Amino acid sequence: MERFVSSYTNRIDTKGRVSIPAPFRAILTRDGYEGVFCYPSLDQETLDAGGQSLIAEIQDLLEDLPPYSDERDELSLALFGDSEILKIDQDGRVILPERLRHHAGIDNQVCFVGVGHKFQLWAPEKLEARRKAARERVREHRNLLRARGASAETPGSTGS
Amino acid sequence: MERFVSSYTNRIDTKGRVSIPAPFRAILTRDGYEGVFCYPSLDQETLDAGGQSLIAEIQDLLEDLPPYSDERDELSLALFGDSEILKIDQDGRVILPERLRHHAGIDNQVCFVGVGHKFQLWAPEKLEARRKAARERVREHRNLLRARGASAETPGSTGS
DNA sequence: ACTCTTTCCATTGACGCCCATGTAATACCA
DNA sequence: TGGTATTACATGGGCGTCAATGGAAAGAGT
Repeated sequence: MERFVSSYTNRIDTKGRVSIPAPFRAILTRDGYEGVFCYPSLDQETLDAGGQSLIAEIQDLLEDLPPYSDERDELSLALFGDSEILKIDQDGRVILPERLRHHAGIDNQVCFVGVGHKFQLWAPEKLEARRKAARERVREHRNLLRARGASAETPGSTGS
Repeated sequence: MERFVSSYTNRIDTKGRVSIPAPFRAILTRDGYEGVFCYPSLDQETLDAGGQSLIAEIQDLLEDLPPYSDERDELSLALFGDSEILKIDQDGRVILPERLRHHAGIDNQVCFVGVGHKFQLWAPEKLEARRKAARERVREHRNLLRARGASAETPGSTGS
């Protein structure tokens, strides 16, 4: 499947509408659906979003859990219960419900960030902090990988 | 896969366009993709860039991590969220977004430096400083290398 | 009838696409 | 071997198209 990459910051207008970045939109429609599946991230102040394949992915995840278990019930409630399917109007925009905006602290600007199989919707300020932390962590992580002798290195950087 | 070698300095025009050096471009298209995958280097003031195989490499790295872990989310954000897929126009040029240029301190000139499986985009001044530092280090390690019987003698010939 | 929501239209600015020029490298020919 | 023609590449500019955004009109629900 195609990947969501890069990030785009768009404005929310007075009616609560916001344009989905064209490249993301293209992937979504190619994914066979004209809506956006969107839910509050479980552990961050952001919204996770994607298309049909993201729904399928979550479905699979849930099906790996023992049926009728508390674990499964809780997770499916958390993921599907709080999720929305936002429909995309003919200009490529969606309306973010208040509940979702609130979870992510989104006010009048949204930053769409691709993370591969899905993308996230961030309040610009919150994203900045998260980005910084993430880069730190990657750096640490890379040293680990290198120590393990992974070939997936990024050389050229003697890494300090 | 073919290797990116040597370095080329090109100019950024008023529209923010810059030509990808023809030899690099040739490798990219042979790599089966008509775009350039580009992201801020994690520990230097430069941009890392490559083709399809570089994306695949990063994808593999991510897939080694436990799915749905915070760790993986962070990595995806840092790697995919900060990346861009630059389209190459029919004259072999790309547009460098402000965000990327800023990270590397690139103004109106870019130096493309091949580093094997990928290449880097440098602001000429920063590169000069970096090269100097690199030469120092090579000199330090030279004896070590020689002792190990490495054939990687005569470096410092990436020059100009 | 009024409000809220959805659909449609208009503007503006960025980007993609095309062509023109200058220059350096190479090939070709005398 | 020297000189010329040809090609490939970097670079600059013009123009049409598309995306983001704001506002107006049309429909649904109360």
